[in-house]
Order: sequence, then C-alpha cells, then structure tokens
Amino acid sequence: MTLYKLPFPSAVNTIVRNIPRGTVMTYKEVAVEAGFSGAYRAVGTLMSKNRNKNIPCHRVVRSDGYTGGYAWNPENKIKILREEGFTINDDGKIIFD
DNA sequence: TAGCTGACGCAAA
DNA sequence: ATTTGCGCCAGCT
Repeated sequence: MTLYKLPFPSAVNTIVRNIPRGTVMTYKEVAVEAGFSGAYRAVGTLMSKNRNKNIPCHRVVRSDGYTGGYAWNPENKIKILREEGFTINDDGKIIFD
C-alpha cells in the first residue's frame, strides 16, 4: 500500500483519515504506508501540529501498546478507543484480543 | 542555513 | 519483564 507519492503531510493525512472504525495503526505503520518507513517520529510531530478534526488521530497508537498522546485530551483518546471496542488497562495499555 | 524539538521505536543493560 | 539511552525523519524557530 506504500504507493503514496504525496508529500508527508498529505500522505499521512490521507492514510490516517482512511483508518476504519474499530481499527488502530501504529505510528510506524502509518509512516511505512506513507512511504517513509523511518519517519514515525515525523508522523507524530505532524499530527500534533495539524490536530485536524477530520483526521481520526485517536486511532493512531504506539507499537508498545500504549495509546500514545493526544492533542485534545489523552483521557479522551482512551475513552474513544474503548468506544471503538478496544480493551485498555488502567495504565493506558491496549489489550489486543 | 543550522540546530533543536517531538503525539516514536528499538537495542542494550 | 522493566528501565535507560540512542537513533530516526520531517517540521519549526
């Protein structure tokens, strides 16, 4: 799926926007899909700057299993993920069934 | 133009 | 299994 020749912001934007409900992608996965396999750092940086309501950035989590950060409200992110059907511990760790 | 920062990731201790 | 430190890329000052 790494066929995005678009610049970083556009590529990441498109990918995250196309994440289906009930599905989560890691920052690294998003970077790979965007065509910049090692830009997982830049992905987070970009989202923090953009924080677009059209982009379900709450579906982007860390590879460690933690939800990661959220520009609006970290607890809100966990809440939304739980609504998506994911199980999250009190520590904020996502438990994949 | 050059350097620092950050919603991360992974290897090593 | 957990904690610490280093590396990564693009964006911003």
